[in-house]
Amino acid sequence: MHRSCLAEGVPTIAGNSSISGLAFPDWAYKAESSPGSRQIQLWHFILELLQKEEFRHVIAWQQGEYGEFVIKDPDEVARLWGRRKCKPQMNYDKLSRALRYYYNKKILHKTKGKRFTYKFNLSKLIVVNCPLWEVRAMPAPNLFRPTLVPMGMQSKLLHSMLLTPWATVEQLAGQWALRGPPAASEDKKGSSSRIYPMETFGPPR
DNA sequence: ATCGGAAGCT
DNA sequence: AGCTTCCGAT
Repeated sequence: MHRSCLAEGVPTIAGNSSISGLAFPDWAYKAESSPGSRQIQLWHFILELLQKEEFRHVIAWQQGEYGEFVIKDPDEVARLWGRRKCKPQMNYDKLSRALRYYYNKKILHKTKGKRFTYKFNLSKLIVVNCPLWEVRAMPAPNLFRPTLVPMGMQSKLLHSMLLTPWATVEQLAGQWALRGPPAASEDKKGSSSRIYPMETFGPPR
């Protein structure tokens, strides 16, 4: 019931897409404890900005290192974040504290020595936050092959999200091939999350 | 600028 | 849980 705070100039970009710029798909917003009141996560927002050319003067991918980005205008990024979260008093000091909490979560880390430069942790990000193309209500007596996964928009969104500098299909696949897919918790909540979408990115072989 | 503890908020 | 706010230390 409490959708927009600064309803004036802010055309509710959150939620589902429909805008050319595309917001994030459902899986990007962790359901968390309260289903229904899903809020935008900071790293989603960062990704959102990074993917739009109109913000390239504010925040942009760093060429060379995959997943590395530079905040060119910290004040502006903070302002935008504050607007999205309805926190007018947001500033880079506070925003960066939130980013620092990502260090332990392995979502981000700092690129030491480079000012305002951070780097996403690909493996954690991809595996933990997207690939729950959960097989809801699926008896699955036999192992289903990860090859199919009949999704349309989701893979497309994910792909466009990952299209930017970093992470090619080969790199992801390579990482997972070497280390193996990160341990799937067998009997956690009874949900099986050992489907990994790597096949969905590359051309079907 | 960057870090991380501590307390507070939802 | 995921920040937001504040702040002393490096």
